[in-house]
Amino acid sequence: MPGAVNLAALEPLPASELEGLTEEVARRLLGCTLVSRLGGAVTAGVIVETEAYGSDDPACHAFRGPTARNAAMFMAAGTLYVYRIYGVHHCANVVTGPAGVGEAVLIRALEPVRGHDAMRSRRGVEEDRMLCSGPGRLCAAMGIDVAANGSDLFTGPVTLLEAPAAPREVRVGPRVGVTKAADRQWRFCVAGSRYVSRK
DNA sequence: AGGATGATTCTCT
DNA sequence: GAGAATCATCCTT
Repeated sequence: MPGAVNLAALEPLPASELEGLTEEVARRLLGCTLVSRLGGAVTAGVIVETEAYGSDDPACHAFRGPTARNAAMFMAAGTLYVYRIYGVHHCANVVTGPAGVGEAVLIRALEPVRGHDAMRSRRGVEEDRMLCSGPGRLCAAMGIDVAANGSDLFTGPVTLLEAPAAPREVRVGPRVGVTKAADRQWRFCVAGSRYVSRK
C-alpha cells in the first residue's frame, strides 16, 4: 500500500551506495527515502524521480570548474548540494563523486510519507500530489534552502534511508529543462508513480 | 559594471 | 500550452 512506510524500519543508506557512475547512483536512489529535520519538523518522502549530472557533462554546474556556488559538488560523496534557481526556488542534490570531482544527483520528486501537515503549510497547497513533485517544490516542502548547502547526508539535518526494494520498473529519458547535452538519457522515474514532476 | 541565463513554478488562456 | 515572475551567478565588456 503506497504511503504506508515505517521509517523506523529503514536503515541509513550505506555510503557505498553512492559509489560508481553518477547515472547509476541516480537510478539507485529511486525508492530511497529523503528525511529532513529542518525547521522544527520531520518531513520525509520516497524518491521517485532523479537526474544525473556528471563529469564531462556540459549541463553540470561543475563543468567549468569550482566556483563559490558549486563548491559543495566537489566535496565527498554524501554531501548535500543546494542552489538557488530563478531567484526564489531551491534545488537539492546528492553529491556522488569522490572529493575533488564535481558530480551529483538532482532529487526531482518525492512521494510524501511523513510530515504532511508541515509540507502543506510550507507549500500552501493541500493535495499530496502537489507537495513534492518538482525539485523546487520538494525543497520548499522540506524546508531545504542554501543554509543546508554543504551539509553531510549521514550526520546532518537531511539524511537518506535505504530503499526497502528496488522499484519494479524505471522510466528513463532526457533531463528536464536542460539545453546542453540534451540527448543524454539521465533522468530516472519510478514507472507509474503519481508523484513524478511530469510524464 | 553590465547583461544574459537559468537543473522552476504558477497563473492564465 | 504559453508567458511572467525574479535574482544570484557567471561571463563578457
